[in-house]
Amino acid sequence: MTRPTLGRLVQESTAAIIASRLRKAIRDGELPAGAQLGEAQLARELGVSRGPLREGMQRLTQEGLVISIRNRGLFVVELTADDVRDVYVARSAVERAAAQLVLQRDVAAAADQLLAVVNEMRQAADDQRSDRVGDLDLEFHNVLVSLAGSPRLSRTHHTLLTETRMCINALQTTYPPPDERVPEHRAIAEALLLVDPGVVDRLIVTHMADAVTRLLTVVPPS
Amino acid sequence: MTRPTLGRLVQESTAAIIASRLRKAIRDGELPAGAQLGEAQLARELGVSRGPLREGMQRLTQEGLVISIRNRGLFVVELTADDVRDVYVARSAVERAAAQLVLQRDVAAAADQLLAVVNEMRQAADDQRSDRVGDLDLEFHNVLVSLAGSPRLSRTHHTLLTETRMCINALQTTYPPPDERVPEHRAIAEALLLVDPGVVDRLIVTHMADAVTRLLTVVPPS
DNA sequence: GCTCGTAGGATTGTCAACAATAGTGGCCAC
DNA sequence: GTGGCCACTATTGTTGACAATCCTACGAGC
Repeated sequence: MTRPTLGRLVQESTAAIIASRLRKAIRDGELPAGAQLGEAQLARELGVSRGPLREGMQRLTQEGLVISIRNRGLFVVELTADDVRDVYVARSAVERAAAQLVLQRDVAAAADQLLAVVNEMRQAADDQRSDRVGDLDLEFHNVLVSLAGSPRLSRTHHTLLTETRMCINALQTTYPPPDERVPEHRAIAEALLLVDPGVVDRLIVTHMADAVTRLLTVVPPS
Repeated sequence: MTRPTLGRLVQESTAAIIASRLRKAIRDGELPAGAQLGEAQLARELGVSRGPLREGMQRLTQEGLVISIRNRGLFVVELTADDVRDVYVARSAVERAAAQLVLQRDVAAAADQLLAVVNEMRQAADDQRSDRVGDLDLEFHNVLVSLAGSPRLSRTHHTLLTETRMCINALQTTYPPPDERVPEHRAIAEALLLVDPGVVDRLIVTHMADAVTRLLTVVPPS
């Protein structure tokens, strides 16, 4: 008998913890794109041996956040313009599907959670806290996909958000004005309440297309 | 200067090879669902040490094909009815997006490749080679997503096809008649030639829904 | 009879040493 | 001056051994 409230007590594997730490470091730009990751050094910094560290690295290479060249080393992936487009292609696929699933569930509760994020975003925008607006942007999409309740979509999406954040960091200098982004997200959240699949879908597609355009106007189109 | 024809010469990592081997073994049911994977034994069989083997395992756990319980061991994931549904939710997301991308590319060439697979499927069905029909079914969807040219969709899809195959293996006893499946795939391939996004999209959605229904009529609905 | 505590065995987690490989700089021949 | 050869160094790849943990079985105590 397992009570629903008491989740199973599992200690996640060391490799998972290491991967999680490094993922965060890559996401936040502490490990910049293209940087070589020396195993010995990273192992020292994390206080583990090279064995577990290499195991964690395998997870990141599987996700595509790190590329491994045999006998050369591990490097943080460098996202090209094509990669940026591809990230948003994949995000569109995942988030459109997630939104449709949300429409088949408790839409009202979902809209509540999303609007809460939007309101925080509004506040942050008013306070000129551009970086926090960015965090909440990602959080909005994270919540949206989580609400769909699909483990596989969530897992894929998690990696995609990490890559999205990498793009933003790389182009941090000029990022779009917050005042555009807040209403776009609010529109998506409110559209859910209409329970019209077509409207939600179109809004998401547009939202993604806009994001790519904004990101790539800075980068030379390859 | 790297010529397009001459791909970069890279030797893939040992962990990647091990993961690939095990993925195939899991896909084909040689390592049945729920089975514990003893590290020592597998390492012996593959002729490697436990280190590289564990690295390969991390990739599979990241993909969700294997679950790791600390100090207990690694187990091949057991797919529940909810998992089957989720696999097809994710496949729908990926393949619908892929199809839309294909429509923006060389549709004629794509349809050619897909129809070639369908014709082989027709032949196999006529020969009563049910297992080969199944292989070609997966091959069809693999080609479809490959043609989209999206690395991220392809990577996700690869895992999903492995899981699909696991489902089929688990329920191998009663699998749907080939004569239904061949025309369904042919319809999708031919719809591409119409260059009507709506038609293709609807066909894929239906195809996926049908597949789930077929798979779950055997399993007790949870 | 049931529970608790405890050895035994087996498996996983971690580590440090060894082997193999690629990059680097210098030297020599042409 | 250019190209080829060769040791040297640093890093990665692999291994076997050791430590920690869990499951099982068995016996003592209530």
